[in-house]
Parts: sequence; C-alpha cells; structure tokens
Amino acid sequence: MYNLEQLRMFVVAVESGSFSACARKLGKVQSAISQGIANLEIDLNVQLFDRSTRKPGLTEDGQRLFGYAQAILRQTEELNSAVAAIARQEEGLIRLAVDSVLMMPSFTGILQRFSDQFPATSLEVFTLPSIDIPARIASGQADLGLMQAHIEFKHDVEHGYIGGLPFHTVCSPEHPLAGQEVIRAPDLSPHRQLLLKGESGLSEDPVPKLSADIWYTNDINTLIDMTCQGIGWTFLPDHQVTRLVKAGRLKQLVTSFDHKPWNVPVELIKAKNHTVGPAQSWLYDQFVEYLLTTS
Amino acid sequence: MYNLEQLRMFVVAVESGSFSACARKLGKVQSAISQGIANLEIDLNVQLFDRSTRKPGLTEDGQRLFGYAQAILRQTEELNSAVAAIARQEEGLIRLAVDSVLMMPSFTGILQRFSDQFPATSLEVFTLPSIDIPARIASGQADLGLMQAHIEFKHDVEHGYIGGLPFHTVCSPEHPLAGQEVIRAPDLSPHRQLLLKGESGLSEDPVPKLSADIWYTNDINTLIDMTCQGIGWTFLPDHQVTRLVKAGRLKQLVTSFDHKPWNVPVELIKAKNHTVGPAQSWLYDQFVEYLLTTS
DNA sequence: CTATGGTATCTTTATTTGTGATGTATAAAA
DNA sequence: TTTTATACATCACAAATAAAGATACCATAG
Repeated sequence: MYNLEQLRMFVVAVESGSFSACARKLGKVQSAISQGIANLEIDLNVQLFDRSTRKPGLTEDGQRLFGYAQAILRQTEELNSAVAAIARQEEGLIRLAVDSVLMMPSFTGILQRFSDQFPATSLEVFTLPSIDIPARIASGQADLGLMQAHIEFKHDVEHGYIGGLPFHTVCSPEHPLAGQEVIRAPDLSPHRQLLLKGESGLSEDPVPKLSADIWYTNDINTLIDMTCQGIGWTFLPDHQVTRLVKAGRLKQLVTSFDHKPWNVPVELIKAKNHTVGPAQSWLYDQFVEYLLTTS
Repeated sequence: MYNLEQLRMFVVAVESGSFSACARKLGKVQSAISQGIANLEIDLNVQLFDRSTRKPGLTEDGQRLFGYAQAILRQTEELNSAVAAIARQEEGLIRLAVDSVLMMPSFTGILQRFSDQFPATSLEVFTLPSIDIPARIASGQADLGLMQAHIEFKHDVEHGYIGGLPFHTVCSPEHPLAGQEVIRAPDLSPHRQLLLKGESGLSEDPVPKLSADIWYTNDINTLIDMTCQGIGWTFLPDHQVTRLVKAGRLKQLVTSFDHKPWNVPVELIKAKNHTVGPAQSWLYDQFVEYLLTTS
C-alpha cells in the first residue's frame, strides 16, 4: 500500500520538475525519491513518469492520477491546520445569536474576515429577536449574543454594554405622515405603530411605544414590508433606512425629538463562567470596534 | 508524521466502536491498533479517544478531526478507483460531438448511466452542426460523433450507419400552412423554409430543400424560435416536435408524403485506427441501442 | 466471583525506509 | 571532442518503524 510520503514525493517531483529538486525540497537524498516513486509505481501498477528524457515528465496515466494525489495532500493540509487550530486552543464552533434588526451589511464583512482568521472554526449564526437571545445564551445554545439592550438581567449571562445603533422614524411615502414637514411625538400617536416582538413573550422593548394602536411581528422583513405597504410607521436602524429610502420604498421622517440621531443601545452578551477561546474573543473585539465607530 | 494506515485505524475504530473490532476489520492484532492510534495521538499532539469508559469514545477534539481523517480516506478511495480504472484500460476522457438537433432528452439519461459505469472517465460534450462533426473527429478534437448522415466520406473517420430519427414538418399555429388539412410537397414551396447550416460551409444536408426561399441558422434554438415566430416552416425531430406542439408553440403539419414518418438517417462516427477503450465502446453500444429502438 | 470483551505495555521479529557509494545517461560548456 | 555538471537507477547496509505475541489490567454482565 502506498503512503502519504510517496504521494508527497510524487506531487513535489511533478511540481519541481525533477527528482533531485524534489529531494532537496523534502530534505531527503535523491535516491530516496527515486526509490519512493519507483515503489509507488509498483504499488499502483502504473508508470507515472516517462524517464526517457533528461527531466522526467508525467505519462498520460501520471497526469490522470496527479490530481488525485494533490487532492489527498490538500486534505492532509486541512487536517494539519485543524490540528494546529486545536493546539492554539481555537474553538471548533461558535454559535452566534444576533438580533435580526442588527443584521447590518458590514456584519458579513466581519464574518468574512473571521473565516480568514480562523479557518478551522465553524460558525452558526442565528437571527432571532433580542428578547429571546439571553435565554439562548443561558441555556448554552449560543456562545455570543448581539442584541438590543434590555433592562432584564439573567444570571449565567454576562452583559457588556458596548454602543448604540442610530434609529430613524420611517413610513411609506404614501402614508399621511409623509406629507408633514416636522413631526412631534404627539403627531405620531394617532397613527398605527409597527413593532417587533420576541417569541418569549412580553417585550421589554428598548424602542418606545408612542402610539396606542400597535401591530406586532417577530420578523424584521415582515416589519419592513408592512411599513412599505403603508400599514403603519415604525423605527428602523440606520443601515436599513438608507437602503430603503434610496430604493424609494420608505420616507424618513424628520422628528422634532431627534435633532441628534436617536440611538438604541446595543449590547454584546456571553455565557458567564465559560472559558473563552481566541476566536470568540476576536469576534467580540470586532463587534465592539464596529459598534464604537458606528454609534 | 502520521500515515494513512493510522488514519484508517482512527476512522475504522470510530466507526466500529472499539479497537478490537477495528483490528478484526483491518486484519491486524489489537495491539497494532492500540499502538497505531497512540502514535497518531502523539504525532498530532491531540487526545483522540476518551479511554476512561469501557468502549473508547471520541473526545471533542477527536470529533473535530474525525471528519478530516474521513475526508482524506475518501480521497484515497478516489485515487484507488482511478488506478483501478487505468488497470481496466478505461479512458480518462471521452470527447463527444453531437448534432444539436439530435440532443434528445434521453441523451442525458445515457450520460447519467455512463457516469455510474465509468466514474473515473470524464466526458466532454460538444454540440455542433452535423456538417462540422467529421472534421472534429478527423482532427482528433473529438472521439465519437453522433450526427445526421452525410454522403461525404472523410478518411481518418470510421462511419457506421445506425438508425434514423423521425422528423416532422412543422410551422407556427399562426402560419398560413397551419390552416390546410393535408399538405403536398408543392404546397410547401411557396413558403419560406428554415434550415440549419453548419459553419464549415456548404451543407450536404440530409434534410431536403423544398422551397426556393430558404433562411439559415446554425443554432437549433434559433431555428425553433424563428419557426414559432412564424418566420417559416421547417423539419424538426420528433422529440422536439412533441414538446413544442404540447406547449402550443408549433403545429405539426400532416403531409401527404409522410404517412410513414420520415426518417433522417443518423450515424455514429469515430476516428479510424484509434484504439477504443471500454468506456467509448459502451457509449457506442448505448447509442446504437437507443437509436434502434427509436427509429 | 467469574467469564467476557476490552485496552495497554513489553519484547521480539519482520518490514520498511533512508543513506551513501557507485554507475550511467545527457546536455551544456570549454 | 572532451569536460563538467546534473540527473536517475541500483545496491548493500544501517536505522527506524510497525506488527505480532504474550501478558497484565480493567469494567461489566450474569
């Protein structure tokens, strides 16, 4: 049976064009390569190299098998890097719970960089309402949560306030409010407000209820669709507003109470008394940094 | 450095649940497995198994690495099957040139079965006009050609007549011809005929020119679109007609000269004096069989 | 308490792999 | 043409590795 060392010789010999060069690269003597490849050929019962010329070239069969050998070696690289990751105590999996409202475009940028930094760590991203996130963390179903700050504190969960996200008041361009120049809080109350509501019941919502007539949904996209449809007005984070106003689907209201943009506090939470590996703390830092520059 | 045998031990031990069972499966003594895995653990500097219980279970790290080890072994299976294919003298690549008109639905069925039969042989399928196919074969750019029969014979190319494909006369439902009950050949001539034409010049076409006014295209889909559009009438193979008549895009004309369906002869060609491997001859047989049952 | 099925460890033996010397072929330089 | 440098194959010997076999130990079911 052939072995990995022989496959490595095969691949390196092809890549470097000669057995001797291969030997130098692998830190062996030339005869070792010569024998190793000869043995590989015997094992496979296939002539891999055409040795009739000065520099040995691949035979047709050799070409055909070269890719397979390369693939095996690439897989061993994967194994090695996973082993190295373990040695560096990197986590195998990080489960992230993010409020769907906070799912901003730059988020995927962070994840992209994460996958470069920690190729051996896989990531699970749940989006769910803020109100449901602490329970996820406390029950051990998630490692890190990015959510709108709530007053409620859960033991087993470590809170860390880290910033705020600018929100704006918006409605459909066809909505009655869209006509008004400047809007005061009492102007909003006669019109239906749309709000996000978590599944785990009463939402201790950081977003104020300004109207008596409130409709709820648990899904950010439904909220947006309903608002665009003109069903009511709502508060939305800056990155969503920018996108939707540009598309002409929403109108941003100029309210008298938010000459300075109105920030929803955002916090990052994690399980208490859990050892935190490098990948998780990297992610944590990235989120902190991002939110500090945004708010 | 770890080796393939150790990885195999690792994987088989996990799959069979015990070192002893693994030893039996691999035809070794138990101590060999015990040592092999211990050495692997030393090499990787990772504890793979939790040996505290009766049956050794994977540690968390072990679970994480198990998939990688499996992947490496799967790759070696690929290599082995490629080697076996070479031993059976199967071709690494077959290049197939098919007339686009003959590209029937059952064709992909044959290719599917091909990939099951010859997993280590890759396939290139060109579709091009019949007239251009012999040149492809003769120049060594294709191995097998499936085309409408021409009178022209090329040396270097081995012709083998194998069947026929039923063709029908069709036009758009809006076309003047669509109203007539039965059509004789002279009825067709006042109307524009649409024909396929190869790139390599004059088409010694197996499809008769019945009209003086002829438009050409080199692409079957364009031909169909033009016909559906009502630009002219044309001959199309049965499988295309069935599909398009069902979709209401075409009308099949009942012609007085084809009470028996009118067959275009189809032939399969290959390069002369080339050794033919099992994969190519399998394909050849499949096509012959298919065309015999169709025509 | 014992039979069973499992693992680790030790020693011996067999196999594999690596090394260094040597011979041959070939292309380029003198 | 003769060197010279580089490349590959082969061989014999040393070194490293892996397998086998014997033995001890452990956990568990009956």
